[in-house]
Amino acid sequence: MKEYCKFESALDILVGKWKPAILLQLISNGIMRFGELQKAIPDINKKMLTQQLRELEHNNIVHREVYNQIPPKVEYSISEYGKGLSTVLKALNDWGTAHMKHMDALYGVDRSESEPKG
Amino acid sequence: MKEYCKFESALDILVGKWKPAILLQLISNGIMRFGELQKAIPDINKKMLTQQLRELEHNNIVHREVYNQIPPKVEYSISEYGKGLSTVLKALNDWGTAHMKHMDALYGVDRSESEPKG
DNA sequence: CGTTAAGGTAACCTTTTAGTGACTACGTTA
DNA sequence: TAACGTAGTCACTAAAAGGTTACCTTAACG
Repeated sequence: MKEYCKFESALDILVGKWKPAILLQLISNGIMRFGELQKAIPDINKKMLTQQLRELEHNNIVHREVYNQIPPKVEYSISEYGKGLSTVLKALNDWGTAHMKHMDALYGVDRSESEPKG
Repeated sequence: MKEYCKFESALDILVGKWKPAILLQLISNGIMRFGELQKAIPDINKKMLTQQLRELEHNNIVHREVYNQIPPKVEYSISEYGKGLSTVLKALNDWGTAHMKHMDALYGVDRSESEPKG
């Protein structure tokens, strides 16, 4: 039963308020510029976008391509290595979809209001 | 490519500093009392243990069985529904294990020191 | 000479999470 | 009568995560 002992390290690279949104954008759209990501994720600000992208880059999930020109141009995309996440994301997504239904059945449609936090 | 859009909701129920540890204990050991969990996870405190267990219970992942006796006895276990998480946890674990090796290869063994955060 | 463009960074502030220590209930044992 | 044991809660503090605003760079455009 000790076969799950490393799942925390996978979780680590996925947590962060905006990482799911960023990954979704890059998976859906392929190569995107900084500004495009910013427009696609309306409530994010530059600092957070930069920060989350840097973390994903550090984990080798996204690739950052800098064009040395003025004004600057920087492109982001899912790296080859990062594409290996798709299995995990799929598993999470499938379970998550089912779980939302399960929660609806238990508590009714308004899930977010009934969660105990803090 | 929109097949990943719900993975965030799965992530939500897994995040929390102590949830991986708690799930691991309950998966490995089956039924456990509050005090046993506390001993098994040395650095957790009662408040956090209670809180994280309550969240897992709310999401129907763990079952809480109260015995009406003095001193109190409360047992926790993974619910039948919660066992459905195993596929996800396995996927996360497998990827996480590989990712740790990948990071070692990129940055050397001392991963934790080289992560950019904040 | 002033403005715009893109992709940031630095200093600072707010909100959310996590952690601490004291306290409670109540039947049993010493 | 006092202390023990279990499973908590409460009020409070500390730390981490997230957010805001101002500012930087440098070429080109008017």
